[in-house]
Amino acid sequence: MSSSDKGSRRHDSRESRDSYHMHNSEGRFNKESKYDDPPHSRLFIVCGKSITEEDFREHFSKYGTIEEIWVVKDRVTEEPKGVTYIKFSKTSEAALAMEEMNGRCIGNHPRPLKVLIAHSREQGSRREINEEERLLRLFVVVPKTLNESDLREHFSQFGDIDYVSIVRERGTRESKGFGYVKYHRMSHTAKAFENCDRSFKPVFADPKPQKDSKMDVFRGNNDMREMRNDGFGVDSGGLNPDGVTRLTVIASPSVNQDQLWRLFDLIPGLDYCDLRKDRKSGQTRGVANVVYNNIQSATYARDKLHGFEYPPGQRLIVKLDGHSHHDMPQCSGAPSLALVSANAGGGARPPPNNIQQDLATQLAETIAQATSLIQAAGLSQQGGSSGAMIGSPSSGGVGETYNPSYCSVKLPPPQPLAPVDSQVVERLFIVCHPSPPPLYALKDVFGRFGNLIDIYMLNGKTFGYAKYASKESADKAIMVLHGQEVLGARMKVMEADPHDKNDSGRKRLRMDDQN
DNA sequence: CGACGGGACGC
DNA sequence: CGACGGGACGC
Repeated sequence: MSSSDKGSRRHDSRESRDSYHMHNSEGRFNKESKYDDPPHSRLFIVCGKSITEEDFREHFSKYGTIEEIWVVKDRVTEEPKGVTYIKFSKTSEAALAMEEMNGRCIGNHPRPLKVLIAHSREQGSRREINEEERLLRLFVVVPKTLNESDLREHFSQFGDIDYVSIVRERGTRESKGFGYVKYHRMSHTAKAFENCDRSFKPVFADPKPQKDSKMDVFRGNNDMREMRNDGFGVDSGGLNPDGVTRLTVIASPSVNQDQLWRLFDLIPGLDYCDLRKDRKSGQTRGVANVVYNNIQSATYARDKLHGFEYPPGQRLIVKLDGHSHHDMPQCSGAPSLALVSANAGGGARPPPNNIQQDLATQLAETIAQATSLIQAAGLSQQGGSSGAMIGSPSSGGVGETYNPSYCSVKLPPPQPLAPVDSQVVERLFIVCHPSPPPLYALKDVFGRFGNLIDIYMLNGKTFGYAKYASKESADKAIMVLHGQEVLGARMKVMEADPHDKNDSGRKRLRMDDQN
């Protein structure tokens, strides 16, 4: 019975995985979690080849509930490879077993065991920087009123703390509402992970140095869809033949020039972005020429944006001009692109690293905003009688078209959002009846007065807040939008009362310890 | 009528 | 050094 009760280990997932944030496209992760649920509960053991499953069971079952022991054997010869996986039901059990058994010998087998927490199947044997710290440190959400001593006080019951930290605003030292707790031993971290007050929402912290923020924007943000590379050509791994700075982009016709310009302008060095509608084989689509003033930016744009769904379901095709064809305005085969080999000169200036985080943030915002426009256009046309599909040529000027089924009042064209770290000059209180429209629509509508920093609705409530970096923009939004409708929801829009930052939002901790 | 989210690290 | 199989819901 090497694989005991698999069925029962599908225990219920953590309490606060809010389904709100987890609709579709999680398929890939389920596969992994099947082997690593709860996280880091599987051991990877390097050992003498003669050790049997029963040897392992005898020496490891004292640390907890073993769900499976798998002694890896060669597929053809069936000879043991000296590697075993042991799946525990809890992270802390695996951690304790590792701490106790690593380096020990069992039975009369001479070779000491090497006992590690297994990597994900995806990661395999790849080395990871900061490996130890990853399993010793928790990321926790904390009430803003909580200080480091409070945090330490709660978490010290689970073991010896290396440090606790709360991340604070640089200037004001105000808590940002999250922090880290680090222990010296993984079993302590795991105990805290399992037993701390659930309002901390603990997770094992990511290692701090992120090698590449590249795709971060596409993960964890629900407005995004995952960027894939299948379908169109091969991933050329960042190569850029002949110093090409010009790209050809094929986009859904629902994307307009302004949206496309904003998207590609997030990468520094954009010289030119020209979109035209193109009819090929009965289909309309947008074809754009995009030129950067340096090779690195062009390559970077191709790597980032090729295959990206913008809007969701509409994949961009981004090619470096001249990559596969040269100087041919038309090519045989389907996508006959304007492939004008060009080199707009310019210095070899790579996108600086420090902009990458901003890039990620802005990219997410810009895409969300553009997506809202496109989806709104789509919804409005569904509502109408024309039967036209999203992206019919008539929707080219989405920005300025008065569209009563989207919003009951004529709106200014879309504006970029203000930087996330802008100073909040005015906050609006928004109430929607009977229920709030999708956030992307609100974001678009309230964004059109410029200088919108952020807008959110409270979960399950009919009200929310919009933060502006400019009083003029905020006041205009009130004047134009109060009493109007967005996608059938009537809105009240008024200045928000100042947020009382004191105890009102304080969360209670149940300081009960459960082991 | 209605009133306050999520969260990823400054040295 | 040392990284991934076999079997397969349960009404």
